[in-house]
Amino acid sequence: MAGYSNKETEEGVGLLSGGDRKNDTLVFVVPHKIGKVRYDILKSASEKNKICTTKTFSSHVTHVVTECSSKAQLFRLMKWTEGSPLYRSARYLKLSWLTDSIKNKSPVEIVNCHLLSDDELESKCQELHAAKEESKLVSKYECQRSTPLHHQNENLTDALSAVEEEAEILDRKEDYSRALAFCKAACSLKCLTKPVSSIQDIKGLPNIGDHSRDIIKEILENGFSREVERIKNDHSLQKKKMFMSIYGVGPSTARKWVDVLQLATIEDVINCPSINPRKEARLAYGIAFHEDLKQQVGRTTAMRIRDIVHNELKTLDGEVTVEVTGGFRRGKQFGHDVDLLISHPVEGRETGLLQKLIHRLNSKGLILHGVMEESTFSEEMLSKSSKLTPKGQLDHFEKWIGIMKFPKNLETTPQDSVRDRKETIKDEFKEEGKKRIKLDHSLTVTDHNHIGSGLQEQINKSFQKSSTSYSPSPASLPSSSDLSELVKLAQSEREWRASRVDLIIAPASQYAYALVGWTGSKMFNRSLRLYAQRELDMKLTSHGLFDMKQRKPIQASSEQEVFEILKLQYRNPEERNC
DNA sequence: AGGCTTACG
DNA sequence: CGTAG
DNA sequence: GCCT
Repeated sequence: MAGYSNKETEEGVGLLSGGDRKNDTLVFVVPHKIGKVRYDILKSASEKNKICTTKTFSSHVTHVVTECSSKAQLFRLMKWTEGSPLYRSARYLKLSWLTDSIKNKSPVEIVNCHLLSDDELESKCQELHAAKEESKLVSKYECQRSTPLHHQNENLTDALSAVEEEAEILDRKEDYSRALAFCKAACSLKCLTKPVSSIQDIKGLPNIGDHSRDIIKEILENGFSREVERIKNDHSLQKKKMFMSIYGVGPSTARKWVDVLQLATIEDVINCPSINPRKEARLAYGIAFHEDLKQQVGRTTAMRIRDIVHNELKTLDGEVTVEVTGGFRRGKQFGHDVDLLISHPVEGRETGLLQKLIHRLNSKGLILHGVMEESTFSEEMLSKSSKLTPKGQLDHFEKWIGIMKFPKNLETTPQDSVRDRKETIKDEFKEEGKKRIKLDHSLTVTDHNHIGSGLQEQINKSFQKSSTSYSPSPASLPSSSDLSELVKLAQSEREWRASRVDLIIAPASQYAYALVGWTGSKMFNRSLRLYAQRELDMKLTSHGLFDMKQRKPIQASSEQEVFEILKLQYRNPEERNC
């Protein structure tokens, strides 16, 4: 069989290119693997360019084009036998020869890429080889590859994400890891540059095993996966997912609300007597302001929020820097929160800035709720030869996670007058701010000012370090985080919109690591940290990198340097959307 | 058979 | 258990 | 669930 076509191929080329036989060209389009619609398109396109096609084979056929990958496969499908002289006169080509000829408006010269492979084994080997070559380009760790925000296989990654989300919500211990596995499988598809059209295309891809492959295979063949459809139709699961979109609600709470308390809507939660999130104010704010918080924040709004924060910081220190990180830095146009990384070029000058900033924003009436987080950073501190970081320092707050208030028209306000807009914000919120300051001093809560009491709590949280310390207004706290009071506030007429904001502060020495960490994505970070641990025996955090062998931290002054130290090719933020 | 990022509230 | 990337 |  191997010797069957080589000689003949050369004669055929000579015949076609030598004589003026263009009009004698008759192309047999093998119908197998080609839908009727597609065949009709090919036929009419061919006719326009005076290329004759046929659906039936005859001795007049000069070219046979097919989607089959090998001659052996074609002959088997057509139930031809190799020896018959009838079939030896024609050329056996891939469909690409016909489409190229249509583009060319005339039969094109036959080149290697048009040739049909001689035997099945060889063609299978080629496909395998090609698949392996591509899968070699897909590295084991997500941080070793470029993962764009938008990619070619969203239908498949959406399906895998659905299975991942289900695993996340199930309460068996192993499901957390199953969720991770499906997430990684999706990530492997996100970095492919072409849509997966055959199961061969995913051969050898890392992190795609039997289960993920079966889901992909089913979608390729049928357009949908039974497992994914089942998940989509699982109403209980959908309710849990909806509850998990509430700030402060995770899988465990969502399960309790749906499976035990039989709740279905936010209203159910608000009216449920057994839910009294007095203890955790965050949850009360999450429930009450869910309508605001579930609304996505636009990129321009994010930038304006940065400007507002930067403006406040400038009054404290002119050299301070503020950068939008998170998804926006990775190129996203919308996000569920705004992450701002604050720093100062001079090491040490950033200390205390975060509390001062919160205080200022608070007095401007821009803060609805928030919690300060400390940075202990003990492990690296201990091994940091103890001279740069005296342990007695009480002032090492690292981040503030909270909800801020901004004018509703922040998104649509024209770009030109930044100063005017800021003044407008100040004016709009000055009055409330005064009320709040008054509250701070009077230690009394007035009934009409619910915001004030919420802020009172915020101030308490921000400035008291001991949880058992004296609370200036004991009566205000329980009522202020009372859910129904917050719901009233959320449903009242108001000029502002609640938005989730994270404020992170990093000293210059940690800035590069903080920037990498807070740019994400989450998966990119997990991948980076796993890679550092497994491949380099190093521990990576948002504060730094620690060499476990040499027992010492490694400094870096830029993201590029972090990647260099980790022996990784640099990735732009836009390539970190794992 | 065991690991799966890491740390704070 | 929930939050952050 | 996927990898070592």
